[in-house]
Amino acid sequence: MTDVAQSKQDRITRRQVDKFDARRTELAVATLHTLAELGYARTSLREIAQNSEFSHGVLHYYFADKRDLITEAVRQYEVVCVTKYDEAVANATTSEQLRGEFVGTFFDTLDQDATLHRLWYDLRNQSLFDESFRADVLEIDSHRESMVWRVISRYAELSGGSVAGSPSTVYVTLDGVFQRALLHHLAGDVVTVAQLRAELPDVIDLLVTPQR
Amino acid sequence: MTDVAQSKQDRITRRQVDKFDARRTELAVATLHTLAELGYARTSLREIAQNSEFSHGVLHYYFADKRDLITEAVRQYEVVCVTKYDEAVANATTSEQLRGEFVGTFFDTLDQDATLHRLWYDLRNQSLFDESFRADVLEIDSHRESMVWRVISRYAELSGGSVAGSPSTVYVTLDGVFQRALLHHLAGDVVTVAQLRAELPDVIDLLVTPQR
DNA sequence: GCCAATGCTTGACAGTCGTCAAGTTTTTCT
DNA sequence: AGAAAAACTTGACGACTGTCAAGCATTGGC
Repeated sequence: MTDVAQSKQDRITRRQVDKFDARRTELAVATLHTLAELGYARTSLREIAQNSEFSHGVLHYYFADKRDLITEAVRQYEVVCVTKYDEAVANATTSEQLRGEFVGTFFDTLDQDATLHRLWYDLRNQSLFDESFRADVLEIDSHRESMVWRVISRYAELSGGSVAGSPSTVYVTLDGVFQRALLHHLAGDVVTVAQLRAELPDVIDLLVTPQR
Repeated sequence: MTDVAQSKQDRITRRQVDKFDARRTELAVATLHTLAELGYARTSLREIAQNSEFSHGVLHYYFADKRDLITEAVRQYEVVCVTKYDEAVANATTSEQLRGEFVGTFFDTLDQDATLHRLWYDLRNQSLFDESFRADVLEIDSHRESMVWRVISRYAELSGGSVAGSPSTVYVTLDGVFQRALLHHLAGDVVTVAQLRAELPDVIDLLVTPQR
């Protein structure tokens, strides 16, 4: 085969692969929404297919099995979710501003992406039982940790203080607040959510000691 | 019916009720262990029955349906799990001792009751999707919060300081550490677990400011 | 020792699940 | 245009689910 023919073949193959991947992603997104709505325990392939424009059989054309499909959906979650606060970090010029924007974004996404977040926690927990999710979950979790660390270390920098705990401690604390807020938000308990919002600035300041 | 006969009838009824409740509890405990092993998503009634000495049909003799059974199992978890640290609080005479015993108990139960704890988190998450678990979950969560608060406020008392955050903040922080430790423990990552253990005293001190 | 009530087992039901093979439609290339 | 390949649908399979009715076993009061 000539080089020209080879490169043409490559282009064809490439296009096929791209198309294949595009549809895979499309179906993974449909899966993500179904999982967010029903939770892992009650999500079936037929239900996923109904949330897409295809029939249930197509899922086995693009994915080896259910695990493959859900794993791909989890990876899609990461794309959606892991850069939420970067804009706030980039824009902020004072520590108060950054803290305020962080709290705002925090409770915005709590409200708007509640079902997506509950899915994340569902899958993270699923990884406590099912080993095959663990690698992806740990990776996403570490990305979330980095995201939080970027915000808090920048906050410390702007306020002239230093962070009082390790990245791990900072992350689990703020993630714990988020988890709790999510639970009460979904339970319709607006009072508790408002309390958590009011307390969040204090929590942040707890994690950052003034001066050095 | 005479009073005597009435009271006799009562005794009989009482005994029947006690027996009924005893078996209900027994089956709820078997359910708890099955759930801890398999997780909510993969636990079936037949599997539960196999972990008891009875057949699967008996579950509908003692419980209205699967939800009723699992709800009862969740309540059993509370009985098992919510007084873990009270002994440490009662015995401690110095803040260092209390902190040390807390850390010890924390990682002991992480190791020994890992499957039970992952079940708790599984069910708490399930309540994000299934409303019927919410009331029980919120109740247990508040009991856990109180348990943690008893330890930390006593620690502040012994050390002559004061707690830096609300009960809610203190709880979500330590629960966050526990969740993370559980994930890495089940993933077999002893290094990370050891790091979390080494950091835990600092996290506690972060939550309690010295002097008043 | 008999009878009734309770406790428990067995087997079947209607439904859902993941999977896959066979067939149909659509796209792509020559 | 026609053939080949890719994309997608349909229907079926065996396995598994929660539920429950019918029947067997065991207990307790007389």
